[in-house]
Amino acid sequence: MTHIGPGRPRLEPRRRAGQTPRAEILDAAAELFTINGYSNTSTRGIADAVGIRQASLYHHFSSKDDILDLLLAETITAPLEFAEALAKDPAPAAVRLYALAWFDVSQLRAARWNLGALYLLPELRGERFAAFRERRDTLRRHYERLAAAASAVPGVEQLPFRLVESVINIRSDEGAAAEYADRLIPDAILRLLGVPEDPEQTRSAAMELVDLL
Amino acid sequence: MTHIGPGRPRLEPRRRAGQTPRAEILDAAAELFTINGYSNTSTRGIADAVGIRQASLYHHFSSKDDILDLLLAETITAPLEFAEALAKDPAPAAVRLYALAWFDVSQLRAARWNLGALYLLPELRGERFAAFRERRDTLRRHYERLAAAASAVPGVEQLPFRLVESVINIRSDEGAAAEYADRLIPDAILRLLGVPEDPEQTRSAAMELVDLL
DNA sequence: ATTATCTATAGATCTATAGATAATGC
DNA sequence: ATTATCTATAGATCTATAGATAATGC
Repeated sequence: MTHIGPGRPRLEPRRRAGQTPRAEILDAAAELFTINGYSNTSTRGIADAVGIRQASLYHHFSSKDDILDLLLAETITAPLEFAEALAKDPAPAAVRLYALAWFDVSQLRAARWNLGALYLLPELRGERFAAFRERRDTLRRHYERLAAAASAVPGVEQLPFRLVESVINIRSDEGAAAEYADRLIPDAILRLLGVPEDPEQTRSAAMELVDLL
Repeated sequence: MTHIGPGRPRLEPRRRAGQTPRAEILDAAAELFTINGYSNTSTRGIADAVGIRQASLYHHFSSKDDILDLLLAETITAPLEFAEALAKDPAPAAVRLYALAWFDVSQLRAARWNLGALYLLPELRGERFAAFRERRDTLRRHYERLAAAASAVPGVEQLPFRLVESVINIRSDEGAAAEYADRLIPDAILRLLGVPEDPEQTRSAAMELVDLL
């Protein structure tokens, strides 16, 4: 099962998900970062999980930071684009919020690795990750704007985003989050905000939006 | 401002909260662990923040793990004891859940350092911290039992605990959590569970319980 | 004698760079 | 010629231990 292509052959066979060495490295790093943490994962550990030598990583990435940054960017791009499309949609705020929560929860729940667990990493406070933090803040503000528009209850607009993120903690604590979370959490958001409309109607309108965008 | 007592004098003056060297070390470690993370905080960093030499830490703690374990134990003891007292109380489940959430949120919000941010540390997965994980799981089950008893909505019993924990993320992201979270989050839990009683009554009954226990 | 500190250091990492090597591609 | 790997290693950590030192307490 040796790979065909340019470059000196590896000493070990390929064993990782991913078509390219770059994708293999990202997959191994995602697994190790989410299980052991960023600081606790050495570049040697990543290389061992891929089946290459530690120094070979640096042909594909210029630093360990770079690997983390790419993984984080992958997780935030889709929900952020979805939120931006929703912002321009004429549907009621409660419907758009339901759609955003559904989209985000299902991604956080079903993603191959629980990369959301990296969001609280202290390493992200540095200047190096300012761009990522900015994008995540933007997503958070999308939630807050929709929640404030959908709710008559003052002050609760921060909580829908936090309920969505709780999928990360559930996966961390229990190893996985059940599929029914996709519906449970958006439903919970509607009740928490005190949205008076029939939840069944809001849900079906939101699912139409998800299919559309 | 030199300290009086046995032992060779320090080269640096005392500068930390805490009456004993042990308390000073715990305070410095709590600050650094919550800001930089556990792996990213070196024993040298802790010692520098206290104003002693790195090796002097080992007179008070036998390893870096020990320091973390003590800090974690401090955060979980009070809510766990409170939950155990509540478990024996005859008040309605919604009232007891409100009281537990209020107690826990106000501690998480107002504690000197945001030690809750350490709960997701990958280091805690090891055998070394099994006792801590066990105690936190017990607290989580207290929430789930009360929530299941208070709610007619199937499946939501996991969410009150997660909403309470969101105070940790709010503090991490925004630097602080507003005092009104103490009431906002327990109120949100009642709505989320679909508790039909008047929230004002549940709240005042819960606050009486808090004063009592 | 006991205590809390200090200095010095062993041994185990870890990241990143330098330069060699073994494939394919032109 | 280009690419992807390899070997070797510099330089910077980091945790924990050994043993000396300078106070107080008896």
